Amino acid sequence: MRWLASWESFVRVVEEGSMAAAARRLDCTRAQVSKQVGELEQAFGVRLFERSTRKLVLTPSGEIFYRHALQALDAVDGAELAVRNVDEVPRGVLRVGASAVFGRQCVAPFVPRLLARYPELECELILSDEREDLAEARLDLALRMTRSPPEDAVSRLLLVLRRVICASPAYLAAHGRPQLPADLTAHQCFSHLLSDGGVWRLRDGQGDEIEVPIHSRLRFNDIGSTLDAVRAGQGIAILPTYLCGDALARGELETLLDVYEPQVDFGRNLYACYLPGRGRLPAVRAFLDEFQAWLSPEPPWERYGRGG
Amino acid sequence: MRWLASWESFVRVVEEGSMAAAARRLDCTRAQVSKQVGELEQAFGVRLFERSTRKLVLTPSGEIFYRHALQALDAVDGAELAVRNVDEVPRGVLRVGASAVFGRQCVAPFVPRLLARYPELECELILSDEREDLAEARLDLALRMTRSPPEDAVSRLLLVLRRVICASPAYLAAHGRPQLPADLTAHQCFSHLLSDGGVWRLRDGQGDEIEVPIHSRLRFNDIGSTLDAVRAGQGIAILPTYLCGDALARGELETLLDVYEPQVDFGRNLYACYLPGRGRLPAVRAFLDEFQAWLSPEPPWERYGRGG
DNA sequence: CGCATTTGTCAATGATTCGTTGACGTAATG
DNA sequence: CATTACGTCAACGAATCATTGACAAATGCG
Repeated sequence: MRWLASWESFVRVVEEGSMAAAARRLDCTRAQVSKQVGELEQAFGVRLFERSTRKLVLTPSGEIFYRHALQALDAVDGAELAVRNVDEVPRGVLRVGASAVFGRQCVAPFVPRLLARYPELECELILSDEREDLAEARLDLALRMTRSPPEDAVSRLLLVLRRVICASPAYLAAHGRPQLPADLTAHQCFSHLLSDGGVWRLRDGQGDEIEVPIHSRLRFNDIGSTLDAVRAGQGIAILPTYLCGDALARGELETLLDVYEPQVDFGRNLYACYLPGRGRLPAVRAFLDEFQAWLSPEPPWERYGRGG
Repeated sequence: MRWLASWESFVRVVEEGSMAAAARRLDCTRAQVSKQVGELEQAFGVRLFERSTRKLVLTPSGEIFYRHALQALDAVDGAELAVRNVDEVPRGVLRVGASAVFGRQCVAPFVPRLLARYPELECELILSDEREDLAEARLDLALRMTRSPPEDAVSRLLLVLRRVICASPAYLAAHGRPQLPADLTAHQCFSHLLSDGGVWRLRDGQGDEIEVPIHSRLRFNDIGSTLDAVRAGQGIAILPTYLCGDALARGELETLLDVYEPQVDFGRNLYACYLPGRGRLPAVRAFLDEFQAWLSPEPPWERYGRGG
């Protein structure tokens, strides 16, 4: 039995809804597909499809296998692509989208390294806080912080971002250091207009979430400005470490309430998103590989600024 | 051509260093392996091995394909395991080996969570600093910090461990805070009998490695004792964060020379090792999945103790 | 309800693929 | 220099695979 071909047949049956339709799509016979699926079931010792009705329904085992099979076939395809494209030098213009602050802070410093590595590559970095459509914006790749990456795109989790509560030493000296989340209510805490709606949600080490209503007389929709205000000693804020890591390292800022992990609506995940065909482009693959290498084992902004 | 079988042959050739050795290991003929690799090369249109010398050397394409092939084969194996074991509840006794300190500090606190999740599972945690043979010690799974996991076992990288240079605030107040690696020579630095031989190797942010001869009048082969001595203000040591993270969080210890990353002989990698058949056991898979989830996105001992 | 079409399965069979054998040339080793 | 090991190739038998045709059951349509 051609093992992987059987997996592909099985996956196709699930997608097409019947063996006959899958056979048509695969340009082979119903008998072949039926036999391949039957042999998979025999090999695994489980039923993949219910047989009590003509309407094909996956069994629980079938569902599990379907998901794993997709992943495995994707890995196989990726391997084939990688080896076939190894001699293709990334060239041309790569259009990368990112949010304004993250783009300026993290992607922009990275891109020169990429371009140094691939002399025939050019890059257009499109910074925007709007979730523009990848096709409409003609983006080859978008870096998104979100809980729900675009459904028409391939999304690859690159990194889990960290956020910390921080203030300047001067502010803390003048106003005292909050010891508990509730203490924050007595402090000037900057609100993110776009995300927290005046309530900070902090998760403690046990996974419990504490909500702290905060008030601030100064509110920003640009976290770069929030950073500036915090550094100026005007208050406390939740900031991503990619933004404030340097200031922390230099001692310009200090973190507080470290046991608590700030939660934000759009979550902690940084995704690389690209339209299905774009994954083949050497430039996209080079960007992803180099960017991930750059982020490993931890991002540059986390590599410094460590301490007790 | 049996596609995946060819991939497996190719991977085996890389691992064994020759087609003849791979054929022996695969219990087939040199001609089969040679043909399979040749057909891969034909299919991909690239050379995977250099042919100019009998000594097998991977081409750049071969290296890329090797890494992707491993991943793909692992995904395929994972799919097969997942579908075969879908109905199997982890039960029985799982014997896990780990080093003494890491086991007590990290694995022991984790195991109750695993057992709570799987009521029919029992666990024997075998702590030892000796690299006992998995078969002889009847271990289902061993957690190893090493550069060279056992060759007869499947080894899965779980985590990159961090080590920091630290001392108590009292020690630093009394003796001053080293600003450069060379300053360490004037300090009481605890040596690891088993690893550093009296020389600390520190890597700076540019990847350069600095060697610092240190001396200590007190030497340990047990890093738990080293921790105790450091906390008692007796000196400076390199300690893994899984051991000293709590003390750092409580302010009992402080890190220093944070820009430098300590290097140790056995490296930074934590592997889960198991004999080839054991990977199928539901208990082993449950342990690995739960342990990795527990470690994600970062281990508990790194989740605290953050700051500038 | 009856009929036509579609679907899924099975056995038989021819087509295709695969692994081995034996030979050969080359490299490495003692 | 002799021997052993290795990698490759062609030929061939063994093994596997896909199709065909038949059959029963389900579905859709008039």
